[in-house]
Amino acid sequence: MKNKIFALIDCNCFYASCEKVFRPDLKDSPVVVLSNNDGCIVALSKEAKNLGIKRGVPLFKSRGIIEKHDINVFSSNYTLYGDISARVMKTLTLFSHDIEIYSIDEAFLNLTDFKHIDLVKYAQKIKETIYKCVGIPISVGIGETKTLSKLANKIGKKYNKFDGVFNIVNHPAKEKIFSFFDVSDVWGIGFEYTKMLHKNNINSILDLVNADDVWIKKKMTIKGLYTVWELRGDSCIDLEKYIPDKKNILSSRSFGSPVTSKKELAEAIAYHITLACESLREQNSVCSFITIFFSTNRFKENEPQYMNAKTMPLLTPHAYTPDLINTAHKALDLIYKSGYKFKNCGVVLGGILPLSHRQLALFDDHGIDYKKTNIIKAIDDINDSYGKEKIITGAFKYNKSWAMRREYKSPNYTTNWNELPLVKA
DNA sequence: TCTGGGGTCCTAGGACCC
DNA sequence: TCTGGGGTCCTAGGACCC
Repeated sequence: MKNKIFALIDCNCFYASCEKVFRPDLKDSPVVVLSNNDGCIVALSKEAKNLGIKRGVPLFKSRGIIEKHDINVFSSNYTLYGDISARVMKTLTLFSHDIEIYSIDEAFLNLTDFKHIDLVKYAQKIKETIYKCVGIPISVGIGETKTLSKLANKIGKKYNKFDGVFNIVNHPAKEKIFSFFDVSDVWGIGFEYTKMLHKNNINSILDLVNADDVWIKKKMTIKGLYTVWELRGDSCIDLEKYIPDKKNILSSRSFGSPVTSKKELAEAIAYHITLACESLREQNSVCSFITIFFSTNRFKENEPQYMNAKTMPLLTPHAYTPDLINTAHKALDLIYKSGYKFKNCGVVLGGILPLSHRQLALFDDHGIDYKKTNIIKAIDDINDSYGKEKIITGAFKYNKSWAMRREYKSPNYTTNWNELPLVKA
């Protein structure tokens, strides 16, 4: 399809920007945000980037530079980021109802209907509005396809003179731009494909655009071919306007400190089942099998290593937390070995289908167990209204010995009455 | 001492069926 | 005992994304 226009809106350094919204004192200060368990640096403000800090590096390796420059460190606060993200997305719908929320900090807008107005001005208006209403800086890239809008966004962000907005639609210097950027800058070309393309002397985006279709399909599957077509201006990847149901739901986490007993591991697994089940019921689905897994710390080469996983089928697909915990604990009995220091564990709910589609087992005379359905619905309602984990199963405790570290967490400014920001006038 | 978590899609190959 | 083609379903592995 030709003649479409897409915009990709991307929140700049999203997590770090969220931490700054209610901390005006940090406006021009370096900020970094850590992964779960305060492990790695996953987001940095531009001031932190300028100091040479890198994304993905473990916190302990950056300690020196953090202390030297007095950098502000935050544990990740997904409650806050999720709420601010929702505000950004809602504000974006003022500018086009044709929107795909692509991730927590990105959205595609279909701007085809706006092709006769000054798109750069329109994008600047979007940017100003989001900053004014939500306090988050964004960049906007505009292109004939989603892939091109991603590239345009990267360009707008990279060069200060564009002020975060770049339009590549019918750009007179498109070929020059393509020859300037590397294939790795393209959405959909990751580390492995970059290596492969470079080896075959395809280095710039221009080389890729001029590559042979049959060869691309053979080497990079149909998806790679779509990427190339999109770079040529032919839109193959459409907006996904509704959020599809998840096909797998995973909950896993590293432990705050090593776990050495089966009891603790069983508690942690019960906790993950609880989380995963909540999100399963949220989409009105049931699962047909569950997988549990755990492992020791692979970075500790001198300690004994053991990792294992076990999948258990369910006779009748369901989403009832206590029964799933029982099944998970049976799986644990089958593969647990003592004498190890475990570092993480998790569960996957698979074979997910809508509640309405579930097949009952041949001899399952109850079909739907209304008592269980009502109990779990009541628990969900209470937890929704009064806050997470107000009612939990006895299979894990409130004071989780294995819980993750979050030493530097900011308040939930926007979602908890007790943590509202204070303004002194 | 300290190294994230949560997803999707595509393809090849094997098992099985008619 | 050996032979053929066509199809589906499932799974593992590999790639990608944020």
